[in-house]
Amino acid sequence: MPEYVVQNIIVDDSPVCSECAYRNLFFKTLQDDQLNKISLCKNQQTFKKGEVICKEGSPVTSLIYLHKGLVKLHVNTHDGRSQIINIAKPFDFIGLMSLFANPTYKYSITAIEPCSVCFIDIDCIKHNIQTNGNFAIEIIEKMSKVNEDVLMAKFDMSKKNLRGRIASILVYFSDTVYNSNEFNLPVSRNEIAELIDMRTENVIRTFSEFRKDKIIKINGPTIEVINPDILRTISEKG
Amino acid sequence: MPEYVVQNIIVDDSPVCSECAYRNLFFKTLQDDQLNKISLCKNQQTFKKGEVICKEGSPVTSLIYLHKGLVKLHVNTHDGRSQIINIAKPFDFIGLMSLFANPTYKYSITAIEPCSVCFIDIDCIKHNIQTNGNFAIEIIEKMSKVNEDVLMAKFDMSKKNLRGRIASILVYFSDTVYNSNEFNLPVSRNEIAELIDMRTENVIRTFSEFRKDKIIKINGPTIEVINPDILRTISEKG
DNA sequence: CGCGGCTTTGATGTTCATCAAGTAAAGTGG
DNA sequence: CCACTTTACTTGATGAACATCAAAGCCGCG
Repeated sequence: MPEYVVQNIIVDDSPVCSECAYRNLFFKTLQDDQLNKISLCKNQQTFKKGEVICKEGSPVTSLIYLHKGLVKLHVNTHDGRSQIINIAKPFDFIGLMSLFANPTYKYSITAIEPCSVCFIDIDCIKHNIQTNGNFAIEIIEKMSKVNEDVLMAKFDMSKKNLRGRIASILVYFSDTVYNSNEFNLPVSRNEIAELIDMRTENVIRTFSEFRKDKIIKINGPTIEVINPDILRTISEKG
Repeated sequence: MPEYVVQNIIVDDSPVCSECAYRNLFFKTLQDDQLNKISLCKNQQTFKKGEVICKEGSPVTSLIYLHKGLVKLHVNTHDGRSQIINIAKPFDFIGLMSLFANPTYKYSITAIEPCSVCFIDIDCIKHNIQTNGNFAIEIIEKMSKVNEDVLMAKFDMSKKNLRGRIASILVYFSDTVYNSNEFNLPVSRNEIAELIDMRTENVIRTFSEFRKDKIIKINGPTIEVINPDILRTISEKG
């Protein structure tokens, strides 16, 4: 299985902030001494698949970012069901979306693969925003981007039919997350259903159709995309 | 017809920034002299119904906010159709959403009622963010809130059926926008369809059903909500 | 007056949800 | 390690909700 590749930077496990791959993407306006101060109020943890990283309704005390792994952002609906807002990979700034909007999280974050996560105290971040104008701009730009991406993804999804939605999820995993035509599906059929706003049975049916149409192969948890071009076409036209 | 009422502040037409109702909601961390500098790089304009305030794809040069009137944020789909992201009223910070995310607008903004709009040069705003930490925090919080509201609105809408969607739109106009059970519908049936992601015919059908069920009265462009309680129930349960 | 756009209603078709029932896989406790 | 339970997956049949197609009425405007 391939490693995560994000913008050609291989994600490492360095515990030192100043050497963290995030630095160049997010904290580049901070000097070493400022970064070291942030180091002091950060807290790095690992999570197993299925473990809850933060829970809907709990107080927002940290800027969370995903160092390594894969997570889902999800909300529970009134009728006991779950709805997945987004599946996020490293560098997706998972906690940024409602960091400053609310005192409590509007959604839960759960690991769907083993994760390494950094929590940085929110007051520490706020202090840096207030005292470092460039950092403020950087945060704002990142936040805007994250929000817009999520919104546009939802928008695009709502325009597609069942086949188009399934295809776009498969393209997402193969192109954006794993960068490979063969990968272990990290989510259940039911979770895919929650993500694309359809029912489990129809997710399965469409998988079977794609298999019969020789677009994908399914070997237990492994998906192999045989015909990426058709998949992309279905994803776009569907 | 009622005036716009937003958080009990009647929107006036004052051209002086320091007396603008927005000041207390948004620019309260700015001193008079800072605000006066902003005054110098602002530009207030009026738009008639149907006029385009900003166009998808054009460069983002200003923070746009709606002083008076009603606008729609919309995108054009590949197949020539239009999709409405949001209908915004004064104080909704219409241009904030993708202000810092992109060099060009991802959506168009069009007046659906006569509007008074303020454009503030983006470099001017950026300068204030960089030099005034509290202003930076204020902008960030506002942005988060706007984004979250739009996202949650879309989320809630996607869970409702046809009747629920129509009901929620009517509740939105009567409770949030016009604060009255009687109002002139500022959008066509087709525009409502674009907003709730259904077809024009079904919007009309549902309007007719609500009329037959004595929930609303329709007199030309005027809608009167006869039974607000049932409407709210349909909006929530649908 | 008549043209074009918006609205309305009815008939028909598609897509997807729901229900049902059965199989495979993965834990669980003796 | 094996019976037992549970959870995920799979397939088919049926129905409901909404889209699409068609046709006609209304209304403002040149």
